[in-house]
Amino acid sequence: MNSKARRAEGGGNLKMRDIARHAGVSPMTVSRALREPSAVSEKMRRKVEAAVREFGYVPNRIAGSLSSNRTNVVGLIVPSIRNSLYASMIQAASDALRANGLHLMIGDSGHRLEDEEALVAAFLAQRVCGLILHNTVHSKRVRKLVEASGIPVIETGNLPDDPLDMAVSYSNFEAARAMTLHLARLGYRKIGFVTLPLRDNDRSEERRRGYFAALSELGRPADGSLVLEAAGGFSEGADALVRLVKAHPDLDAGFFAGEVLAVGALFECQRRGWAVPGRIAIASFDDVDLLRHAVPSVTTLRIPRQEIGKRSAELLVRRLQGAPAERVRVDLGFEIVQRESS
Amino acid sequence: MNSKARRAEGGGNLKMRDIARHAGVSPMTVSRALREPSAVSEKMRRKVEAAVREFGYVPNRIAGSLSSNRTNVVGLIVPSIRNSLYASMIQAASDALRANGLHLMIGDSGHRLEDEEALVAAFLAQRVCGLILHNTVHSKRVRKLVEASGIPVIETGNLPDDPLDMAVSYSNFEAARAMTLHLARLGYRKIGFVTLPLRDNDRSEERRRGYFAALSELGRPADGSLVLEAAGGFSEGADALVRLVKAHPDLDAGFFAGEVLAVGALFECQRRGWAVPGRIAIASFDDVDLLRHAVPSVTTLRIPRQEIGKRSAELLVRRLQGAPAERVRVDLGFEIVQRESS
DNA sequence: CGTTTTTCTGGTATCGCTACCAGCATATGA
DNA sequence: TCATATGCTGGTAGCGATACCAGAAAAACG
Repeated sequence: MNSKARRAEGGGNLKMRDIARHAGVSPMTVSRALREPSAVSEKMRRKVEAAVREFGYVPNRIAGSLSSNRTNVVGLIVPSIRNSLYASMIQAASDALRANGLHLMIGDSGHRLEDEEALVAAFLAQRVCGLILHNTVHSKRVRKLVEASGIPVIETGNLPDDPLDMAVSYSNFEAARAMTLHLARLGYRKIGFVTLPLRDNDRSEERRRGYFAALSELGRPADGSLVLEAAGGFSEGADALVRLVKAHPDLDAGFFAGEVLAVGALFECQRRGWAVPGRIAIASFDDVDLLRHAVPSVTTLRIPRQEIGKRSAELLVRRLQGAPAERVRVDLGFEIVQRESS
Repeated sequence: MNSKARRAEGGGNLKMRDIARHAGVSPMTVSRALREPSAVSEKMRRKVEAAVREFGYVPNRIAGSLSSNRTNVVGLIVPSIRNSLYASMIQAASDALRANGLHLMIGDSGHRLEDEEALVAAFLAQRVCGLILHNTVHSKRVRKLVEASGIPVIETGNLPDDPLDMAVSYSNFEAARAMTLHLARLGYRKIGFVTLPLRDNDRSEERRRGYFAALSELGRPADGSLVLEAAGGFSEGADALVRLVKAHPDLDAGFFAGEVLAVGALFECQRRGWAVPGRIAIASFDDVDLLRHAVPSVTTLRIPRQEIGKRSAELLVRRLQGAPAERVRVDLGFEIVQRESS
């Protein structure tokens, strides 16, 4: 049985007026009964509901959206779907949106501004009713498109200097600075920093700036050879640590800009028999379960990813419900989680 | 500046006929120039492109979809967005779809059939052009809705007995069975099994069946107390292992139905000083990076998650391009990855 | 050069729903 | 009692694109 045949037999392409006819009411009444039941009398509502159930009618939101000039889809663009970091943020956003009848369309920019641009254009073509961008650096065209669209936009992942609209995040700069100072306070004298790729990535840049700012506050020299850039894998973390230690035998702490890097380094220490934190302390970014349960458990920065997703969704929803379009900048902060590894 | 004011100034709500007027052509020519440039003369195309660029025109796909009765959105429902397992599958699907101009709408069923049902209905209302369901057990209404819709559907996560349409997966039963036999072949005599929650989850059920099938083939008794059900966290894995060992002091191997459980158990062994695999061997499901880099590295089953996402997307695309609607059942298999932990 | 074919362009009629307004009933008040 | 308010329902006119067909322009042919 091919697709056309199946469609013909099913209720898959019934229209509102078919339901209306079967229920003995007008299409408008069906429309209202489905969207705003309170605007319709008990009797009518029952007739409509019965017909809808009987035929398995599924309204056509494409038509509805065109007609009402509203959609219930929010676009979300993250640098990488694969990165589990974003997962808890996405889930929280998804939940909060769904509670308000909104759905999520997800795109993956692969950390490339051109891809972000293409996605924004595609999402605007789909007439998403809002956007969440996990990125605060955008191409000129993205800024223009988004502004022209007039839809509410959330930027997250960092606190932007020049927000498009609303921002919900924490400060990467302050977080990295705080952790570096924390390690110094614990007595570590030579702290290496392993950053994720810096290209087109404001979060990475900010973290590195924070690290250097802390060193400068501590009156320590800003030694560029203490900073290594690494792609985000376990081996890259392990490798970076080994290279840092080789270049600086007196290195006593490593601060990693991502949890995979940190755990990769930790595993490498286990392999080499370097005591953590005896020989070298390890600190990480982001509080994922893995870091809490690793042996030793890893000192890290707790970023409220879930809260970010939730608040982003809530702000969008409020705006869609008519809240005035004012620049909002929510700093959800961070927290240092001191554990065994430092 | 509020949202309405911004909209008014931008090109956000230009229509095709505005572009047509400015380009000095008919709306139909604009439509064609954008969708099928080869069907339009060089001169016209240039005029249209210039006008589109000048005004930053973004076509309205809602209108286009209604008119053409086609959308470019695929719905994807996973049990949990947060679970990073699905991430690589989602990413691969997303990439393959985008290469064909399709976008992904993602929903999260929370392992609940009722939520899956609500999402399927919502996605069908959005008139998605295809569905990918990471689940092969569905409510009656889902089956009816999907069949009536006539759109192509991929089921994945397991090989269904009675597929809705197409299936792309591997066999959980065979995988679990193979690993259990593998452990036995390595000489382990008492193998415990820690399963993820079984409720409404065909994958978990199948894995447990596979484990028991292997034991029976080996002529070993099916001891229910060797099987523990655990939610999927590091502590749950640790806890399950400890309980198993307490109940069966002669347990020499633990097979965990998820990588988080397995690593949680591994960490617990480190904490207690139990040699792995000396005191107890550990095996896991799914080949995530963590398992390869853990110390010791963990024996596991490699499930081709990425390939599953890619193939699913490709099958959908082919069907959308007019391939005949035949039941397709792709078994992408699995692979045992023997590592240090066993 | 006329005729046939091919290539391109534009008008018209939807697509399925909702906004808006008109109209009828019933309720409320003077 | 009539007048006004209120509650519900239905008709009509789009929303902004595309499908389809007709016709004009250009190309190809004998």
